[in-house]
Amino acid sequence: MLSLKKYLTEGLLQFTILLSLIGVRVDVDTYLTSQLPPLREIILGPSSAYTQTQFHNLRNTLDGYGIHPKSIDLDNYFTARRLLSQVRALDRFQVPTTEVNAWLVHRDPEGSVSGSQPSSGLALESSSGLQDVTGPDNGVRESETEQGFSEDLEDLGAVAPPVSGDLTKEDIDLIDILWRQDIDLGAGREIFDYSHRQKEQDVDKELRDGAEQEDTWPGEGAEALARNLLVDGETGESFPAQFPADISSITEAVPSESEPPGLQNNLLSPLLTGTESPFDLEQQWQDLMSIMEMQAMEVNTSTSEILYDAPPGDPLSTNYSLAPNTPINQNVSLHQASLGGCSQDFSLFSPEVESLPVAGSSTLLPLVPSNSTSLNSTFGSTNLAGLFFPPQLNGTANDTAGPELPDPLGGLLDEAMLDEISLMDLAIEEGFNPVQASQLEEEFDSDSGLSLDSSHSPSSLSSSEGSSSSSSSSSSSSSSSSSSSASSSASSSFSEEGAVGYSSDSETLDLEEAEGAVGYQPEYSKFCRMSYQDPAQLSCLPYLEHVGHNHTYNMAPSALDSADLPPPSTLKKGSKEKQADFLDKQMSRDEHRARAMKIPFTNDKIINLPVEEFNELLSKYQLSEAQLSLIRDIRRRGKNKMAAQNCRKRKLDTILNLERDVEDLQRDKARLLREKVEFLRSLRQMKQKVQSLYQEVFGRLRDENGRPYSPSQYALQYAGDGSVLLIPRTLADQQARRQERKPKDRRK
DNA sequence: TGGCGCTGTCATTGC
DNA sequence: ACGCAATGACAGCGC
Repeated sequence: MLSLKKYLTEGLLQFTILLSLIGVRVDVDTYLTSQLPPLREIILGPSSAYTQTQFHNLRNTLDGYGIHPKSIDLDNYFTARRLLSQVRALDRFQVPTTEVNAWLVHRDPEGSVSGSQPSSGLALESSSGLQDVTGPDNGVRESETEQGFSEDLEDLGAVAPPVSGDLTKEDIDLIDILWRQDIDLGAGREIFDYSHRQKEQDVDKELRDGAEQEDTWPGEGAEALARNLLVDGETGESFPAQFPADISSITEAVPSESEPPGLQNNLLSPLLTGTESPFDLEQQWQDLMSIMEMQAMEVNTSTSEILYDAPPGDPLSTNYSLAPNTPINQNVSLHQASLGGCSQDFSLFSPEVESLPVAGSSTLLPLVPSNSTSLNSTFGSTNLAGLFFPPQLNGTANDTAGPELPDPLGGLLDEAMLDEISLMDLAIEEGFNPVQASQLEEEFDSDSGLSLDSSHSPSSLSSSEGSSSSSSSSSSSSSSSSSSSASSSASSSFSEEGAVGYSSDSETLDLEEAEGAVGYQPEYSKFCRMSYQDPAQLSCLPYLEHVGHNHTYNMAPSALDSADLPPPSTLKKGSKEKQADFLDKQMSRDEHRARAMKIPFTNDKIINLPVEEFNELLSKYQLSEAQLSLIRDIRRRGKNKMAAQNCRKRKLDTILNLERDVEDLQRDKARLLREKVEFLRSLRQMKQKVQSLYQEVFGRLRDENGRPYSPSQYALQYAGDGSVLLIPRTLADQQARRQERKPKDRRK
């Protein structure tokens, strides 16, 4: 599998680079995200939100039972990853989105961009997060969020002071990406850290020697704390203590993701000065055009059965100002309706005309040369018979038309207008209230999307979380606002996590292990951690920030006696002993039971080891029946605890996804309504123009005596072959009725 | 003091 | 048969 991954990665990269060099755009992400999930998983590793982290493998690695194969050939892997990132950058460069920022940041050798663009990290995230509105495609969304997340870290890395003299920033970024993927494969960052591995070996050795359990609690993070350093749970890097503050300040400076995407784009992307990307505008215009075409088709099949003409002061015209130039309008043209042959071929009053069937109407008064395709091209090639029928046929007065001249588009528009307006009314009745209407009007100007009360929208990873706390792929719900509280608590959580629950004795401060902790981290543990396996999947919910529980029932009675907990600030400054005491106080009940029963291995191993190794471990020790029973209970409870956390997280994700779907649907609804309004506006303009043209043409017609035709007696008719005929109203009336029946018969 | 939310735990079910 | 994930239900706890 691994060799296949490497092979595919390198081969695909080389091929992709070649294609890129010759100008072929290769969308790697497309293959990595949606089209070929297996390939994507081969390259990127499983990233499903619900993918169970294989702690078995993790344990295998950490316990020295095996070494993750990826640690063997890191250079080649880094090279491959670098190439992949470059290819991605090439791909992104063609897209005028905020991702260009990331490309610039990534390319900047000096890393000086970050200071002036503190929001670029979230800009990346938002650029991918915009996909959230596209539908419930969790797979794509997940991967994109993941991608944005990783790039977020890249930017943060650009901000961060150099932490390693050997590795370049790019390598560090690659390590980040690699490690995040390895999390899914069951490996921790520790495998890349020689010192940590050394520590692991030491710890393991101590365990086998029957060392004191206290020795197993302090971890790398504790030492880092002692050095007044903070360890990034993601990267394993140590930062000066003030660094997280910078991060938090950055994240606080970044607008919340709950804000409308357009606004965020404005704020975050200096390249996108418009309120909406050109693609969106074009997309909306295409939508409108398609709707227009569909409506035109419907109109063509309909007849002049209803001659509704909206009064001048109708809500549509008053609420929504007409667009000055509607392309639809510009296409409407009767200029080629030449009158040249009109006077020559007039045989209007011949009896043949009266008796001619409608189908033969093309022989009547061909006003337009047959090669004229203006009307055909405008309205399609369908018959518009009845288009020029006077409104009197239906007994409806035309307010906008002259007293004599008919409404040429009455029959064309009325049905559609009624339909659309009724839809509008329905929409309004269904909750499209005036407030929304005003929003809709604003969108006509800004087109920045409806603000759908996203204040309660699902939250997501904050950038600070990504830089310091979270450990693996982001969840599908990580799409909106960031939580500032998480950033504030991220630093302190290092010293606290891992102290309780089923944390390993050897990776006390390892965040992964700490995820299983039950804890005392009001912010992180309650809001940012839901799953033992994948804490980053849990959204930090800003609207849950008022919840700050402190479940001290996990503490042993002795710990409960000293109820006053040291604040995190004191923890940072505290000595190892104090931390040990504090960690000791936070042990779960099972931890205390295990200690009381002198279980010779950690609860973490009890819970997370695979069955075979678990049984093997049990067989290594001479354990009493009570001890065995307790161990099995601990294992059962621990697994169930994780399962419960996953279950609850899944529930929450489902709810959040549903919420997001509702918002998307509301957005779509608003967009459709907007398009309908635009469509009606265009229809109205088109109607007015055709009507004026009709009046102009009809007014210029003269009979043999040079007198104008009476609109009450004659009407213009647009024949199927493109010609315009002048026919008597009686004939037009019959024809209209005949046309009226046809669609009804079809419906039957 | 009751309600509420979070969390751990148990029992059960299905794979 | 066994292990385990998933889940409903319940209790404990803090707010």
